[in-house]
Amino acid sequence: MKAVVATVAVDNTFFSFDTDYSYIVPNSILENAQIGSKVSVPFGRGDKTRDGIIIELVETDLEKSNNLKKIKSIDEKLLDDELVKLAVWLKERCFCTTYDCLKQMLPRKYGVLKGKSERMVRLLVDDESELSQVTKKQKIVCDLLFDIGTAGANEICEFCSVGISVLKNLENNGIIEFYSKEIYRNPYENKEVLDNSEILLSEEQQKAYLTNKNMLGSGKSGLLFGVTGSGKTQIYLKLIDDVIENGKDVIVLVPEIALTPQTLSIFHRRYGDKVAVIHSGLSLGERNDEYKRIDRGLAKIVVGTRSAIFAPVHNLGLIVMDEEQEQTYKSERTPRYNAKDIAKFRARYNKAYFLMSSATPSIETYSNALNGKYVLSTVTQRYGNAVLPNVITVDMKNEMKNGNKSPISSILLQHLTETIDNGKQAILLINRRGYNTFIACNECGHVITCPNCSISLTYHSYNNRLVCHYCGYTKKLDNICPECGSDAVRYSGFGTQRIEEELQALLPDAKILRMDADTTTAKFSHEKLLEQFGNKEYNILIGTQMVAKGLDFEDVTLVGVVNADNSLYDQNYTASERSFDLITQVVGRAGRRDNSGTAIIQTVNPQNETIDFASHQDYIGFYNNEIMIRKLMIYPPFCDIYSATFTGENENTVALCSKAFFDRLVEYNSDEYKDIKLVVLGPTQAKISKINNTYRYRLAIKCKNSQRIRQMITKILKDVNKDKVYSKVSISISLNPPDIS
DNA sequence: AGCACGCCGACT
DNA sequence: GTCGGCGTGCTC
Repeated sequence: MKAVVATVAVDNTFFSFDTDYSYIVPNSILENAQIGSKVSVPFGRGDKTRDGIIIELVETDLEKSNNLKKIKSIDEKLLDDELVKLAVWLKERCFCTTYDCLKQMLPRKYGVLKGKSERMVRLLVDDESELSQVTKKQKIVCDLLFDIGTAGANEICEFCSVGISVLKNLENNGIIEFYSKEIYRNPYENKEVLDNSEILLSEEQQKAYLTNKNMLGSGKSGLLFGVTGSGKTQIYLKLIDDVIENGKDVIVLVPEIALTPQTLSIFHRRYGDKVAVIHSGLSLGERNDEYKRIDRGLAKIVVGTRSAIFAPVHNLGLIVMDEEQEQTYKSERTPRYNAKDIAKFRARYNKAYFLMSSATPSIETYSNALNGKYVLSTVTQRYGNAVLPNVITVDMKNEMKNGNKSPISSILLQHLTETIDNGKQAILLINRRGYNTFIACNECGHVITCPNCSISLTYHSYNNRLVCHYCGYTKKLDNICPECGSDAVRYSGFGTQRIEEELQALLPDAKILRMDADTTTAKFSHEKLLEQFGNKEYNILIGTQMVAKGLDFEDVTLVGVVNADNSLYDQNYTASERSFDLITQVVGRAGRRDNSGTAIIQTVNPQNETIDFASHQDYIGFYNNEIMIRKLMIYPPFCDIYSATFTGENENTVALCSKAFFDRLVEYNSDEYKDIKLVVLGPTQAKISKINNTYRYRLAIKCKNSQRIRQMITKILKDVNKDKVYSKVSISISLNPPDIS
């Protein structure tokens, strides 16, 4: 007699005991049992019912299977075979359970959304007089809301030092209401007018287009490298047209949905309701709807952030990854996957084509393109009449010598004045939010840090409080040093708020819009602020990284980097790459159309090679320089780095755990896994050694990534997991993380 | 991680 | 004699 046995990935297992669990498929449900079907199975001693997904089906002899348990019940098939295979493949690389991986792909109630969408609060009353019988704490909350309109529930609690119950009482009394944040809405939903215009390509674009068109159906990967404004989008739109015409589906990945409203609108105008948008800010219902439309083949083009790479398209033809160098394509939570690797898997599996696009590719990607692993296509000319901006590097040390203590150099001020006088607009990039970024005692030198994190607090003038940007801790400002009691507390470092204030004093008539994490979560949404800037309601936009990427405003002719040095001093192997990217991008914002623009880069280190290459928009120069350094220092792409992060509330246990991991590593590497070549760095305290009262230790392994080294790491993890002493320490492993020094 | 099983001390 | 403390080991 024969029996059908299913391998099931079971929910809620732990990494240390997640193996293939086999169950007998009873005859009654045999015809519904498929790979990807959701099942209920008995699990553990008590045979408690758990969810699972069938990942394999085999026929065996009845005798061989008589010690197995039976599947209790079966639900519909939730996943294509492709995605099930992908989950199994991913599990082997991410040091997590198979079900953790499958969860990424399930849209329904099992979805990825776990309290991720921000709960927002708004007032239901118009006037303060309507607040007769509120308590003291409720009043504080209402005052804030009258001031700023809306805010996140958590933000309010932090700001006002109240508990969530205060908000709930206000809700019960009909004074406020909760709603979920609308991060995105389709502005073309009800418009049928589509943009069907033929895309006209320049000779150079056409060449790049044809190179990539030849790769459709190859299962391979390519890089489209083109300077800012060279029209990379038109090239891949044309490719998408071809793929859609062939009846295949497309996934377009963007780094962050809120930062790409313009890209999104292009897709909506061109493809109408054939577009589905997926990102982590969708509500459960919205996400469900989009998944259904994709599953039923109504949506042929999926545009979205990292998680959209798991979209359940059935007939994948093309994956486009815009701004491939962005770190947002790497997940920082379990499973720690890189969307790029998933894209390669899906392209290979479906004989689709994976195209990465960038003006400043990551060193690794460009290196792969040069050595033939990726197909390289290049566009060097800016589209239309656009010209590269004139770049001026300002030595801030000279400014200081000349008596200018302001963070705005005289040259920048002069250009700002001219820009406004000419009716044009300017964008200024500042890397830090807040007012002052550094508060120290002049008497004893004590730096005021967060009690929960090893991070210095930032002063925010808005609420007159010191804020920790890591855990959200806030503290009322008092000018007394907590260490020595002196009142000689000194504030230094320029954040966005401070720059805004300085600038307003220098240019009293200018209308300045500040955009950073503080202004975009509360007052108005990101999109709205950008819309206002686009409508020329403001002269100057100042902000953090979020102003640097992807924006395209016709009248912006001046761009300034207020402090180009901040990110350059970060001792980490990707720091130059990221600085180059940021500066190049922001410089590219000036003069995208026929206005010739100016970019001003302020630095205390004008000789810095990265700034120099970026100011000339010289990617190749930068690449040649950087790849040499990587080779010399043995960093990716010349090796892989596995990093293990140990976290827990007891510092000593965390340290011991990292040591235990290290000892096992050395032991295995000198015995069973002798053949693996590796160099271990650490373990040491992580650079930010404490966040939110959790201590962090780190260990890095320079190696060549292989199945064998993953097996060794798996074994070590299981060993350390078994030791109950370390039960409160969690270990996470990631491959080539960007924050390794 | 749960959860059952079991081996030992305290108790109506 | 039985109840329940938590230490130990397994999860198809």
